[in-house]
Amino acid sequence: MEESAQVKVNSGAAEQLPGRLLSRGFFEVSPEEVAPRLLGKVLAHAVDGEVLAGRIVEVEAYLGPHHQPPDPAAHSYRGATPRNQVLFGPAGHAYVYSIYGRYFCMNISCEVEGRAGCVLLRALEPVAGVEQMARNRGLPPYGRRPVPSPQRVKITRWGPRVRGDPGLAAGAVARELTSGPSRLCQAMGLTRAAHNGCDLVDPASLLQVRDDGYSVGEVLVTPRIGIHEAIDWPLRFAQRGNECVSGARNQRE
DNA sequence: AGGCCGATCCTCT
DNA sequence: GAGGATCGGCCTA
Repeated sequence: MEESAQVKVNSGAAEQLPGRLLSRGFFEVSPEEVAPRLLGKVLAHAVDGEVLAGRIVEVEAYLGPHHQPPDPAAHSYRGATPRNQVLFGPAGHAYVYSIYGRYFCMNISCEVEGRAGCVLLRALEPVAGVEQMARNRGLPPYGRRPVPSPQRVKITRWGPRVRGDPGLAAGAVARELTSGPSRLCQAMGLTRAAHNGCDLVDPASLLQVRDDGYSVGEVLVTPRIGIHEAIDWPLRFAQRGNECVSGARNQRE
């Protein structure tokens, strides 16, 4: 076992989290099944006495090497390595890896222990801790970046807020906070060092996936983004029409 | 020991 | 729409 971040709740932070924790069994099946069911669930991170949370609106499934045919785009394709070993462990754990030297992406492990497979989180709709997310992303009014203005759509529709959450920071836009696999990690404050291996269905965990009863409407199914193998497999799932889904061009069927 | 490259993001044209 | 940043991990020799 290499590093396995087990950050535990030491305050009453977990009690503030919306909804209920998912069960391990939810994740102990094929990523193809888990991915669409994950839409609408809430990723919640208790950090520095505050809760950052976002509703999952876009995901991709990556299949384990036991699958026929095997998925050449998956990190688990060539078997377990120090980097990807979380994928071969028990379901419901965070697999956080670094990419391009500067970013992180977060997946959730699926299948029973011994079998790999995961769901990549590609976009969230901010639900709580939005001002801190803006700071984490270096966006106005906290950052210095001048505000250019490609199509900025203010989010007007919010999910349940955590008590005391001030809402979206003026100048920042929900899309820019969590619309993209690395953007959402940055906004949520997720890193490989701190969160790889974190158990997302442990009530004592600082990082959890929860169900607050929200149900997504129509689900958009498309090929996965940014890969070079198995480019036409329909394993990307998104909430149709949600402004926080990444890339306007990616909204097509 | 060295080379290659990525499940990305941002900026500029 | 294209290219650069930037580095850990994995593969080959």
